[in-house]
Amino acid sequence: MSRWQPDARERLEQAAIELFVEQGFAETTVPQITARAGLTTRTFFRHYADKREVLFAGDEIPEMAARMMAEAPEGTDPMRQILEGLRTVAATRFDPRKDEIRIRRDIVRSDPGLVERDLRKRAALSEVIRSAFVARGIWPLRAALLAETAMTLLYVSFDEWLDSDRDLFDVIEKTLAELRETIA
Amino acid sequence: MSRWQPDARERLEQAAIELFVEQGFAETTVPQITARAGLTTRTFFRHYADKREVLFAGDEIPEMAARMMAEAPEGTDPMRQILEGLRTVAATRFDPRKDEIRIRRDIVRSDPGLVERDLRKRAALSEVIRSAFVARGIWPLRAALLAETAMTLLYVSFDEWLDSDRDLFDVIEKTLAELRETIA
DNA sequence: AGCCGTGATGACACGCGATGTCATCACTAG
DNA sequence: CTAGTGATGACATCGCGTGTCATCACGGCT
Repeated sequence: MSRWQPDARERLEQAAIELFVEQGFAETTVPQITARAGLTTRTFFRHYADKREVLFAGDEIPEMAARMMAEAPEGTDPMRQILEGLRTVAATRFDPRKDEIRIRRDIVRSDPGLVERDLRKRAALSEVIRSAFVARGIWPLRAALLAETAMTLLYVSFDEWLDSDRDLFDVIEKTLAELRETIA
Repeated sequence: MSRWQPDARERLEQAAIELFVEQGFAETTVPQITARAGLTTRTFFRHYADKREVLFAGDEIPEMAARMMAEAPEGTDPMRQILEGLRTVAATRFDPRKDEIRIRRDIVRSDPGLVERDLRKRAALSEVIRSAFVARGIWPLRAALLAETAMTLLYVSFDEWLDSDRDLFDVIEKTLAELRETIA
């Protein structure tokens, strides 16, 4: 038998989310989380850089985006490439986890520090997309606009998606149509 | 004569920026700032909610945006309204302060926590614009897209502006033209 | 079987950010 | 002259985050 129970990270994450839902993020201390997970405070910070990170650690979307950006056939139309990426991400990372994402969203919205962390996540994804376009030969200004547009489409649609029962990509397509009309 | 020297906030802000430039944001402690300003730590947190806020306190742009959004003649074309707002903000809040803004930008870029705070500022401005459009009768989805587009134009142009010697609004107009072409 | 390196964890100390609370004192109104 | 106001100082306290060293299971090697 092991000296320690396995799955330390999973236990920490589950204990943290439970406590955040029960009593709020700010009111939950790291010692409370680690006590419920059967670990010590020091161990928490070995797994997560700070208290917020326990809610953001599992995010593989940037890596996924980087891979898809690199693997797309050369010469693919950039806007089409973005839409295909959004379609894949929406179908694999968002639609199947709607309930879990709703819980997470409610926690994040309740605390300004978590909102900030969420915005940084969005900025990081934008940067992944932007630099990937630059690497594919797209001019920097256009690459930045493509990345920002992708984020606008994703996050504007995200809110509407969470409060509806539609598929995320359907909302995204509607949002894009509206965006084209708005800017013209 | 006063018991305390006047302009506590100004002294705190100046001392803070000096120290951030000299030795970095993370390496500067609040007691160091207050010592240079001739005050105590407790007083710092009476003026600023947290250590980062000393760099963000003077921002009147959201109030300015809210006022301009409310005062625009009814029925103004939304995109034109955004461009006029950007033109005014660029000419009054950005172009005359380019050197100061460069210093601030370098400090902010050097620390993840400051980047996050900057992203929240951007999100707050977007929300001001969005809700103002909703109040003017624009549909929520379109209002959100208008606000996000304004932020995209402003911040994508912002970086290019800081590294050039052009006027910000000139860059914004070029960015908008590129955006229209990119999305079409 | 015995030894040893590795890696995760516990235990402890500590600095800094941030807040609550009360005292102090200049200024002002009356 | 007095009472109220408002900004600041002084002090205590809590929680986050980090550095450091000891501990101990595991797996590989001899």
